[in-house]
Amino acid sequence: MTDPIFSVNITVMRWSHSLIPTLRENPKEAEVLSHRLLLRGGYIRPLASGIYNLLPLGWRVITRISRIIREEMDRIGGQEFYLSALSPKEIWVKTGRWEDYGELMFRLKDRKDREYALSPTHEEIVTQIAAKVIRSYRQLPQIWYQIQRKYRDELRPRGGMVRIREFLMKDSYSFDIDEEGLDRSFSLHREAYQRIFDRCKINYYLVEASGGVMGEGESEEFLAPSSSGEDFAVICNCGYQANLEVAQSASEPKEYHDEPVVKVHTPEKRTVEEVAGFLGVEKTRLVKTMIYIRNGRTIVLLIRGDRELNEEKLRRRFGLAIRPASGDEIKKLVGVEAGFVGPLGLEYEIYADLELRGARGMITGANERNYHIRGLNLERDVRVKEYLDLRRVGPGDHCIRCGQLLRIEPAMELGHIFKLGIKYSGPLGATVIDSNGKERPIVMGSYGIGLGRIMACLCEQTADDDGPNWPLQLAPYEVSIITINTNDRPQMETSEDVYNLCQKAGFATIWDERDEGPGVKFKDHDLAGIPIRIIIGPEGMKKERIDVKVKLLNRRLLLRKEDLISGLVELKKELSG
RNA sequence: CGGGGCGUAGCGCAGCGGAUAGCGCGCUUGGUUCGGGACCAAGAGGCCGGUGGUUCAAAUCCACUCGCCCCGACCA
Repeated sequence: MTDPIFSVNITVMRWSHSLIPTLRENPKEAEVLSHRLLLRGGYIRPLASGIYNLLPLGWRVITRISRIIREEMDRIGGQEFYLSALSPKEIWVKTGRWEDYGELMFRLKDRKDREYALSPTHEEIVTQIAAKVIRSYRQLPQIWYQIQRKYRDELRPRGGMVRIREFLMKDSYSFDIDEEGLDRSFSLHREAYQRIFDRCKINYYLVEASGGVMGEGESEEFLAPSSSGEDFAVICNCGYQANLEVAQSASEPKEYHDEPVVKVHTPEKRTVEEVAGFLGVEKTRLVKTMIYIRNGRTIVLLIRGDRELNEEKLRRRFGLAIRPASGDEIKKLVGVEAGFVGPLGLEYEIYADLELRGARGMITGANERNYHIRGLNLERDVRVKEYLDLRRVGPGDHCIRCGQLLRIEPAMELGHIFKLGIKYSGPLGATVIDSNGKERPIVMGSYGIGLGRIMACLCEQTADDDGPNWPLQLAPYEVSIITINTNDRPQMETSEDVYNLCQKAGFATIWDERDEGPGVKFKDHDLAGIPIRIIIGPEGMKKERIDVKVKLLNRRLLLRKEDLISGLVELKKELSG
């Protein structure tokens, strides 16, 4: 490095030659905070709906997240794979997911008209590998992982990086000989994930969850509190934490006087709201009757008027195939339009929500147009096959364990760990010979983390008015140097000195030597969220000190040049703690 | 898929009772500045998303279409 002003030394990370296309104004398509900030800071750029390119700054953040994930996966014995994204139809047909995934799956054909999927996940693929290469229980357990792109043709991509169609995911798969082994692999992953999210300095809840299309086994989710998330975490002080999809709350039964059944005229009153209003009773006095169909069988569900049905719970109990009956089907099955349906006299299987056990003096549809009935006594009048937990937890509900008031918080799903059992190994023939010489299917688990969501979530959780404040471990650069006046030779020389010092000491450093006003540079550095900022300007020059600012610690240091590195090392320690 | 909104310069927007397309920021050049999005001067930059129609004349009116964003998508 000769002339500090005119030298072009490519080993110096200069802002002027970095691609950090910041935006002064908010792009109008971005409403969600993280979306706005990531766009404005030059981390990401959209290519199509739900498809983003990661620019250098974004990729650097993702790289740092991956590094942590790799370290923690390796620590529990994980082995990293690189798997193909394109996969043939056949393996998906074998597990039934060619159907189950439906429109969510990207499909394509090759020139010979053979069908393929752009893999939305990789259970089938790793299981197929396991089927071919694993023979004996002696080779188990195994933990395989990958950090790669997954493809899902989402109903509606939204919120910037929140729900996208091509996304980066760390997925791992465990293979064990039995359930105990799976339990072990599962808790290893739980611990690894806790370490990962802790190291990312992200706030999260570990909650009970539902497997959805992945499988019906036990599963837990890592939800980060976030206003732009699509989930809700149900939280109790006692430690009960669950995704709203599966959360339960204490029943709060209402007692009404038992009375004989009488028909009442309720002209054009269909909804709970209307009926309760018309009859001048609380909504809790009504019983909603819902007709569902599962593989051609009719199922009747009863739930109290003020409650809502939780369909996720239905699917868990009755399988993915259950669906609500259409308006026409209801008319055909019950003989009356929805709105006047009631359980009385229905010859179908009837299930009722737990809260309705023993309910008396209730009001429900009369199965006759414009009529409801009063005085319904569930035990006396209806043959309920089983009382089940069917309702969705709502505001004001109390903990099923301890009775305290539950909190319901919007949250974003960052990670999900599942026990799959033999759902995939069975159909794909992934078996091993056990110690008794018997062939048995491998017991599997699967564990995902969305890297883009970690970035988005962290961006939101740490952001102030000016931009994100990445934790040191994940920031695109650890140190940035701003030269206030680039036409001032001493400032430039000092800056270059300082840059070299930082670089030699191993700090990921970027030097902003653009001939711009100071405000522009400060704003851009705010958007880049670099934790340690060194400012070389007239103030510091006069005092012969290096000005170091750390927003995260709310601290400003004025260091002698010879003390700079030890000072930075100190800060780094503090920021990493 | 239903509903709503939006496509005009790189970004944010105006123009939409038809005629020559405009503003701010950014960009280029020169100069002055330099501790929180500076100032002066001179410039460059547009198939007004696409197609078709109405008209002497269309960014503007009509039809279709494509793209993007938001809300919803069974809760009786």
